[in-house]
Amino acid sequence: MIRTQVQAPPQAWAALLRAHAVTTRALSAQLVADHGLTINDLEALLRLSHAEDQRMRRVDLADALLLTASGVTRLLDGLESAGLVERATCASDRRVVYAVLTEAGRAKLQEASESHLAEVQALFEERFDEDELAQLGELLGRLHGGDAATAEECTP
Amino acid sequence: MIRTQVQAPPQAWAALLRAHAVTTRALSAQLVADHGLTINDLEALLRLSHAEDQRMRRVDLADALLLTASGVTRLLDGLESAGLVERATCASDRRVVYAVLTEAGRAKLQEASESHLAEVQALFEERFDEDELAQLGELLGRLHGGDAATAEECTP
DNA sequence: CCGCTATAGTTGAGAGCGCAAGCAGTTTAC
DNA sequence: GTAAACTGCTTGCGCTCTCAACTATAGCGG
Repeated sequence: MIRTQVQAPPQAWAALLRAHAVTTRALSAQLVADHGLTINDLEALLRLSHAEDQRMRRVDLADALLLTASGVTRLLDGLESAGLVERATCASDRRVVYAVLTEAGRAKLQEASESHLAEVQALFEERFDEDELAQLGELLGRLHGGDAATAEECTP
Repeated sequence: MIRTQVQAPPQAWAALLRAHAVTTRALSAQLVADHGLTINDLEALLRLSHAEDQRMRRVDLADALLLTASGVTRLLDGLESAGLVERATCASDRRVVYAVLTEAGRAKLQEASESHLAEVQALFEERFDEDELAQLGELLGRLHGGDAATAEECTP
């Protein structure tokens, strides 16, 4: 019998997969249970809150969240029906639909962020010191080519 | 109006999410297109190939792949109907069902590993030198508590 | 002005996976 | 020896997300 020996892929790749699975599972479950938001929901609210006028085009949001256009549509469907986000059209380009953070959305974000941030920090700062944290961020950051996403503005 | 300022979560966490999304997307799509296997399919075959007698209990496989029991059931459903894996029962404990790598499974693994490994390596070794790679692996490895999964044996 | 191509967004089908519930079979406690 | 608790596995349902197909603008070259 031929012993076909196949090596394991680089340890870093396996570690990345595992790290993502483990941390996401832990953090996401908590977030859903406590506030009824997924990680991406929260990320979306967060992005919107930082955006000018608290609104973004759906395409830009998709870019930011690493989702496809359809993914964003569905995600916003949820946030919209929960009243956390509203749609707004753009006068100068009738194709675009903005997602706008509502007052309720801001409140929800505020509330959910607190506990979520605490958990994220617990998870990370318990295991890494400041230098390591920075280094980890830097290394992981290299994995996607230097794509600087500049959000488009719809000048009215 | 109250400007509710919410900080972004630690950069490392965001970077981890993005890194996973980006790399997985790239590698997985290729893998599916070329060989009809998902990352987890491949990982499962790989684990089995390294296991004693090329077989594992489903529970242990779930553990190794960071899936739930039901996830493994479905995953193996696929591999089974593709003929890459077979089931075998355990004489001493009739609850357990083994997943056994078939000859076809070994061949498939061999074939798929080659291109997949090449891609993984391209992705990583293009961006990191050896030290960084090791460090990345070490850091990410810390994210799941020291759970040493020892695969159970079913002594016949 | 009329196609042509590119872009923003939506929708239907389907994959992958977790959760909760359920069923065998095994172990423990009395 | 039997009831209670536990374990391995499967199944129904729901969620998120992608892909492919489609609509509606926008902007260009002739």
